[in-house]
Amino acid sequence: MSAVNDQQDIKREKILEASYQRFLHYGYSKTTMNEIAGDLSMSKALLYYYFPDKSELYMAVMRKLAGDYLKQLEDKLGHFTDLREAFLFQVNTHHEFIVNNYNFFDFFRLNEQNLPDTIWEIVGHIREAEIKLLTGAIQSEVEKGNIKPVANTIEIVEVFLDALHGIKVGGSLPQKKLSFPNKEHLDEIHNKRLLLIAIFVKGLK
Amino acid sequence: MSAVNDQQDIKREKILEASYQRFLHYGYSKTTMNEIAGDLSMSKALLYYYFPDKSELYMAVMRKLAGDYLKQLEDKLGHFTDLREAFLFQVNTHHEFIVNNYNFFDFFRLNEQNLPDTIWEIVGHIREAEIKLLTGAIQSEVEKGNIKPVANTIEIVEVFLDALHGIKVGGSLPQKKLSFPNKEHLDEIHNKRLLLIAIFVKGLK
DNA sequence: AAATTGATAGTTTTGTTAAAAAAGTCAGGA
DNA sequence: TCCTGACTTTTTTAACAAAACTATCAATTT
Repeated sequence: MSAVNDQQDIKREKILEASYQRFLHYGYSKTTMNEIAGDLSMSKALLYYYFPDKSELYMAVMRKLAGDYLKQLEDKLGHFTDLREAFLFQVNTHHEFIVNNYNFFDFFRLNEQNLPDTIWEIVGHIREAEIKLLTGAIQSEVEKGNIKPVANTIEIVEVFLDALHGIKVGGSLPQKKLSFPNKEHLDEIHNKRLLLIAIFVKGLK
Repeated sequence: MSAVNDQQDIKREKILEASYQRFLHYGYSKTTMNEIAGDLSMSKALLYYYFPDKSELYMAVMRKLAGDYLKQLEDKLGHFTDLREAFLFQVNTHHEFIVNNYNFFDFFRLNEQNLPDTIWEIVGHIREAEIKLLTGAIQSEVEKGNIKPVANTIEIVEVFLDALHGIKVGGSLPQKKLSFPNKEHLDEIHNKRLLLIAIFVKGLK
């Protein structure tokens, strides 16, 4: 019985992997069930044997991706020597996650306004983990006596996360929405984030 | 000659006012030149006598709005007693500006990715004025010996403004990164910005 | 000449509908 | 239980006509 389920799980994984490649390369709407089935040399009907429909398949892939990301965060949880280190880790890991899977998220851009609840659920988990990581780091500093205790740690972390993500390139000229930052911009952003961290952490003490 | 131009200017103003009301109430795309002309009891063709086309008309209104906003900032320039006051004034004025003209900016939401250069030009002016106001406030505090400069003042202000713009809605649940904030969320965002100010200003001292 | 308009040309948006493509189902076979 | 080909239903696409809107201009008034 468990051998059977193992086989099923293996095939499920194969399907998830093939789907991920398609979604990543072509996006949700430009990927057909026939194509995924073709990549795996199986019939389309078999896909529907393993997954109820296309969007459920997509969300299963999404869940897997989110799981990997969460694992990265949780492995590091509580292993920081100071606040700056924690914040930098969070920002870099998040950025990497977004950039590496950029095309995968076209589903988000497409449905923009009303995404399925399952998506929000996953996003909620991610956000929770991020907040947990950073509040943990702050609390740790509080216990060490490096900063004074604050009441609304979560709110502070949320503001901090938002602020970090708001940092963009290009001094007085407004931000270009969809263009990826190139190397010189990455350094500029990095330096500005360091400055924000310095000021913000000082403001917490 | 100047009497003639006065008359023209008055009529231009009338057109700008009527256009502003339409744009504010219905947005750019749901406003027609016929409707504006109708409000003013003039022919549509006359609008084209005063303004080259619809988008130029819109941008003329925009320029006027930006001018009012800039004037508010400049009137207060150098009249602050402390840093927090200056930052609060900036954020509150900006918030009021956005809230009061929220529907007017649907043009931005519509064209999101590629806006005309003229728009960027106006936004650039606003950004410049904001930076001028806040750098002035910081310099003033530095001269009074109330704070010690941690870095280039302009850089600090840019980071602050970026951080402000990064503030988004959505506690632990939805994180609509890609969509424009909608009206109900503006107050929540405003509150989070106030928190950011509190911490940021403290971090500068 | 400057200001104004009705008529009209040119362009974009909005249905409408038929064909194509894709999602999703099912009876039945290994 | 796993799998498929054939089938049905839903969604997307394409083509095109009608409507709405922008923009122009010769003609008229002030």
